[in-house]
Amino acid sequence: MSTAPLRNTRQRAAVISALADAEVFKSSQEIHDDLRQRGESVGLATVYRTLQALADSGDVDVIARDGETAYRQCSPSHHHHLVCRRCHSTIEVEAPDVETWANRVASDHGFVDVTHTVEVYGLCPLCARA
Amino acid sequence: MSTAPLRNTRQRAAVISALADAEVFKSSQEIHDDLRQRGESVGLATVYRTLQALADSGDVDVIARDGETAYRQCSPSHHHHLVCRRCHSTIEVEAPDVETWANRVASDHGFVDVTHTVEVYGLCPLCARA
DNA sequence: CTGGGTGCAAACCCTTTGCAATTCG
DNA sequence: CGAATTGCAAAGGGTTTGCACCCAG
Repeated sequence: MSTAPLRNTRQRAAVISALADAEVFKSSQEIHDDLRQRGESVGLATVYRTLQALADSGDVDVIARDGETAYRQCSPSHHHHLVCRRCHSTIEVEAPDVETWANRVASDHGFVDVTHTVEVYGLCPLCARA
Repeated sequence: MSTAPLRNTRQRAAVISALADAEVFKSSQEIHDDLRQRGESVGLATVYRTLQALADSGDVDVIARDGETAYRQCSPSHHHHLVCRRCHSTIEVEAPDVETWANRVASDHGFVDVTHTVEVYGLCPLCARA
């Protein structure tokens, strides 16, 4: 369990930068496209590998969107998301009660090593008008 | 928006039956395997199509498990799941507080047409001992 | 009869992986 | 220099689809 050795490559920096600019969750392929459009082209496989690594180290948030995995740079504290199902705009929300509820429910049934996923979907004010 | 016309075929009945017997969430492929083992073989594509249809009509619960979609016949009322991440055993749980929280959070931000997903994962008592 | 359902295989999509060439440190 | 990283293209896993055949209504 040694600290993973990570190199500073142009590609890694590019992916992190693209992620920093993104306001919404983006899939590996979307990041790949974004990079290509700004001329900072990076191999698709590398984008996948980099985003996975970032997610593993907990530096970015992950969300399962239909059949694909999307990533986003978020605040470091534990939180959940309110996502517009149309434009994908995202708002971070906290849910202290939900945390306690999840833990209680789990321990009530003898479950250990508990995690949970909570996502709220809806139409944001802008999209709701359309 | 007319009621979808559904025929009663051997295959459809077989899938529904397999699902009824399942105690845990099962993927299309798992259902397909189950059916083959009991001699009630059904084409894989048909299993996919049938499960999708059942999910669309709200007759079964859906869960996203890593890269695949799993289905389960559940109680008709709204509820969430406590799932063992090892053996996939599942317990239905209610979360009235979570429902209200989700709705409040959403309306606070002007979101409408709100839905939410809540899943709690952990190791069940049996798997925790291993 | 006749249109929806089925089965097979090919097609798809997202993701992972093998491996040689490249580059950070 | 040596090991980690990259890129490409091929492979993989899950799911969808085209299309000819079949069967419930």
